[in-house]
Amino acid sequence: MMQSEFNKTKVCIADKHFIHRLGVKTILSVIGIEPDLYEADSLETTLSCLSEINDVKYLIVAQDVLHPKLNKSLRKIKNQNPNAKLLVVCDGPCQAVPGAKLITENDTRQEVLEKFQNFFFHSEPESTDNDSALLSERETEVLKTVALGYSNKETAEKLFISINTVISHRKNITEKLGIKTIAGLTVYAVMHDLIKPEDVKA
Amino acid sequence: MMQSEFNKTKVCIADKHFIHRLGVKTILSVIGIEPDLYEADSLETTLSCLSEINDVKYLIVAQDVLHPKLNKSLRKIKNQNPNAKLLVVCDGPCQAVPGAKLITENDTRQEVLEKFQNFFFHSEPESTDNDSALLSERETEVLKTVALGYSNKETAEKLFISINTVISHRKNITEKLGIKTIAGLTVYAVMHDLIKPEDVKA
DNA sequence: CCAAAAATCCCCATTTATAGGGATAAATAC
DNA sequence: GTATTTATCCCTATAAATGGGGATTTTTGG
Repeated sequence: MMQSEFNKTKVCIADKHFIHRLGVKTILSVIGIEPDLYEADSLETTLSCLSEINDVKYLIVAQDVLHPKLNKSLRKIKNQNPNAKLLVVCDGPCQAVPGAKLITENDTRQEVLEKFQNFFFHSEPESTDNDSALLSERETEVLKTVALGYSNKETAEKLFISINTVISHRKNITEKLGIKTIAGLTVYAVMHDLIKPEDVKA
Repeated sequence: MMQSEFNKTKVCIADKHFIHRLGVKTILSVIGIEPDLYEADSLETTLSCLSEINDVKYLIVAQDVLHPKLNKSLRKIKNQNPNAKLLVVCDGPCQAVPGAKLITENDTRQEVLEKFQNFFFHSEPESTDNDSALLSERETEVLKTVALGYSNKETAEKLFISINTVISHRKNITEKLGIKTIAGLTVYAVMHDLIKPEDVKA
């Protein structure tokens, strides 16, 4: 059968949850693919899997394996395996991932199967996006501190500058990023791996 | 075989994600159970499933289907089906659920299979544990709106209440959660799947 | 039915944040 | 070597958040 080409192909499934990996594996057998299968249950095992095993062509990864270092991790993975195809299975809050196909929790059985088939049997090049680091070093420091939940005053004390300076930096940050809410800055900082969510002040 | 007793038993799988339901179904067949199977992909369909179909004995539910009304929903389910057994499959940050077995993303294949077997073949009463100070429905709404980057005033307008009420709710939220910064509330809301990070106001 | 919890609203005072408008010294870029 | 960005600081005024004290009505549980 046509799918036999996949019988030597290396596929890695990265999901912390055994049940979820099992679901993916079942789908693979449903659409008639029996590849060399590798499983990873963390970002670390995923990366070591990719580095130890050559030519992993298909990577099916749960977003929570990547989160919160999503973008950085994807860059790593893309660097290590430039020709790997990426399928991201989102659970709950998800964001589009450059150069990857997305399956969300809202996809029906039909949609999921179609996306899996497309993933394996079609190969359109994905778009690469613009990753801009437009903040200055000091602005980044201020952003980080504010996103961690510190007030302007506290940020000033932490960075040994006047509160006026903090406010100035924040004006620039707001203008450059187009983000004016603290909630938005926090999400931005977490998503860009500037802060760890568990470090955010209560 | 011994499992044949389950061939008439009614089991409901509630998970938004088709892949996850598929994983659960595969496990059932692995441990040799072929029950009357019902699937639900939301809290609503779960509840209607339970009310329309009598004697659903086993309910396997993803935590995200319940959240954020977790405890309330569980109470509802327990009320409607007092003798139903509950297996909660957590994904990501999870909290203990009174009267239910828990499967977490850290469980290995072995542990998952054992827990499923225990779930179906043994019936110890579950321990009820400390009900961590959870937020009321309205408080959750306020938390979500604030975490999305809306000011108290905007939140009041969105929820059709006075700003004083918003402030009152926020006081309760701060007290219950021990989180006083907007950054912290945002992280909490994202981590508990109350909001999607991409929805946070810039 | 009664007690507790939840949801709604109000006042006051203080602290922070935001939105304008600026300025100056030092480093970077072209 | 001049132009630009960066980092620092200041002022004013308004808007918003916080912390403290309340109150009332409705819902919910036992």
